[in-house]
Amino acid sequence: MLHDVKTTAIKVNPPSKPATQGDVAKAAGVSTATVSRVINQPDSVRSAIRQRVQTAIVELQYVADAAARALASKRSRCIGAVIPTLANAIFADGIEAFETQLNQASLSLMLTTSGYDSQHELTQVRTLIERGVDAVMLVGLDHDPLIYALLQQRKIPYVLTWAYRSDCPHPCVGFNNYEAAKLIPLHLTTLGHQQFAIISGISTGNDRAFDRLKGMTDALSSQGITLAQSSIIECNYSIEAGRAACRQLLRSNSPPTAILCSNDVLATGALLECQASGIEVPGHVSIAGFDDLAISANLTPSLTTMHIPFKLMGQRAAQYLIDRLAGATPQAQQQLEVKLQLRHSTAPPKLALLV
Amino acid sequence: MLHDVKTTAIKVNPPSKPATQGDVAKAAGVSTATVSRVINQPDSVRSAIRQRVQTAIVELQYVADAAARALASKRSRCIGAVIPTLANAIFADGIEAFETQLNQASLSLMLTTSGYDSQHELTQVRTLIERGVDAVMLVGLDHDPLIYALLQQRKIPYVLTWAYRSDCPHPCVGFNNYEAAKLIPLHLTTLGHQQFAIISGISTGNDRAFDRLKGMTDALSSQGITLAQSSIIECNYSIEAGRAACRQLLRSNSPPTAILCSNDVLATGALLECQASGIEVPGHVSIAGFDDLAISANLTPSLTTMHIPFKLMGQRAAQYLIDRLAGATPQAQQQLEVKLQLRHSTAPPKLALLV
DNA sequence: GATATATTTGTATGCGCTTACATTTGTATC
DNA sequence: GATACAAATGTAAGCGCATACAAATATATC
Repeated sequence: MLHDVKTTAIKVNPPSKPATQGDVAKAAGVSTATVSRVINQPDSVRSAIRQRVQTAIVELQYVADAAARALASKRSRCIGAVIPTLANAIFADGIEAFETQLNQASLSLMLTTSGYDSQHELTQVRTLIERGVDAVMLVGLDHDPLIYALLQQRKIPYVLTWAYRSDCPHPCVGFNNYEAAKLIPLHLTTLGHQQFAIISGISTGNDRAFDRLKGMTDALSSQGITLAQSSIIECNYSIEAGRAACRQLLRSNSPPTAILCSNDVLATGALLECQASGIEVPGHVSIAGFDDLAISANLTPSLTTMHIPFKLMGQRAAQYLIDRLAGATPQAQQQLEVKLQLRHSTAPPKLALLV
Repeated sequence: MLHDVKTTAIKVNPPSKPATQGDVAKAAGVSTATVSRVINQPDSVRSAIRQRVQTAIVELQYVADAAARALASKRSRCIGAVIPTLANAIFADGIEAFETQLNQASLSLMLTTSGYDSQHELTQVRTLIERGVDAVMLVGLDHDPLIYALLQQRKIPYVLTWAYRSDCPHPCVGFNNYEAAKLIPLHLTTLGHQQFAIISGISTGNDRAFDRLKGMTDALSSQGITLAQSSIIECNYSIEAGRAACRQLLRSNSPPTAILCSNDVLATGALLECQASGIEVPGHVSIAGFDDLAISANLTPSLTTMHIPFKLMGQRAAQYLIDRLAGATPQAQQQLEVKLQLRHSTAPPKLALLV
């Protein structure tokens, strides 16, 4: 029996209300349950009927109502993410890969920023939970305990990124900022440097910045090098701040022969400051960065820095959540490999200068 | 009458099911309608009862279910955005401002990327519509007609950004890429340049890139300058591509004295290429960019470029949608002011070279 | 203080979908 | 071609909330 043409014709073409599952069911001569199955578990419907339903879907331009789906199925198919800022390219790149990966699993990304403020981060997580996200991605290891409480209480899978510690009690995909940071001073002491300075991000409330800074100072300590308070500058992540910090360091009584930057934005700033003021790099001072941004290899001199696989990190983090939502139990702590990129901004110190 | 302690106590503290509106209603001794009002129109509830309900909400840690809200109210409180990529800082900055503005109106951002692919963009818009977003933000003026059809058919407000034309039939917040681009050649011809080259983004399917390129060539034409095919290079937006293009241009038989880049990423690449190969800027060749990225002012020489107020653009675009959703009819076409930033990468050509 | 009116609150329906369960239909076996 | 069983389909009950409408209560007017 064909469906009643008269009644359906009324609501088909005109831009009236969007078609519902019921409309499709009627048009295809089946029940709404079958329409639902065609959409969610097509294999469970015989192909003859499936075809019929699919035709009706196309003809009626049926689009499932996400809210109703979410309400009935308890799954929103949305993943929330809170990152500090999009202004830093490392987050932009990672989050783009994250989103792309989610897309392939038919999940959407709900993105928010915290501005490096842990209380604002808490607010954002609350918002995401209210929005009903199925899972959450956070940046870094340290978060307000309330965040973990909320997430666990509601059984919302989550993953931490941009950092990794083997003893991390939470799922995390990243690398060990502390260990990675230790490699950089090592490289420079090997080159013969003794006079160091560090330009770091604000370490308070930022475990990545903190770990990188500590890694650097610890590695120097192990070489018997202790930095004066004035040789460590913490500033926000901007080229201008990096420039200003570099300027200040080079003006000191005992200027460093090597400046370690905890981030390539700062390192770029430092390098550009040297360029602008005619200070040779690495002749006069060596500069090292961290992150390996797109620009780093293209500066003159090219920047020695720590390469981090941000895209891979985004992908892996997404995949972790996808697997969790699929009921699997993927590895909770995933460490990614980093690699020190030796380029031309670091070289042995000019001995002449030390005389 | 107090609520029945026995029955409610069971479901309060233990991490059982999250509390529903009904639980709150019971705990506060009111109906669910009143609870709903306390949340959505608090002023319509007398303060005594409102207090009681609010207390219950806190005690039960009640969080409204977004799906149910959306289903019942026909509003998801989510705004969708499709941008080409986050890899380009101009989008990252703009979208961050967009998100921040949405936040202030209790709206969330659902972010997707198109990779400069108009068909993928269509797919993403479809996805956003399926997700039930209340409004959509797109980048640029040219889109698959189907996108507009879908949006209009479902009466979903939308706004185009990063571009503006007075005769644009769609709501847009941006600037006139064509007119802005014309100003740059003008600046350089005024300086005395005659030999030009252009490094452009891929103009096919990208109205911003197209308009900028056309603006530049038209402005040159009006000065009686026509560029050879080989003096216009289209490439993707990366520093490497900018470098490669610059290298190619400078190797030609009649190298340009001025290179116009339709984007600061390309200009940065061009500038870095010159630095790397010892070509003086602006002594040997002038370079101009477009966008005024954070790095542009910090390069040596600092980059002459077109400043675009991306954050303002993101804010305005968000506000437009917020107003639309509030039932207002904000100005549909909003033009933002751009400003040519004269810096040190452009200067009169060395006459010696022309002899 | 009675009446008319404005304001607050409750009742009850349905938003559009998924899914447990009941029913029907198809397939295999003898 | 019965019978037993598996697979496909239908039935119907919510999911948790917002809201039209009805009912109750407060406020104003005289």
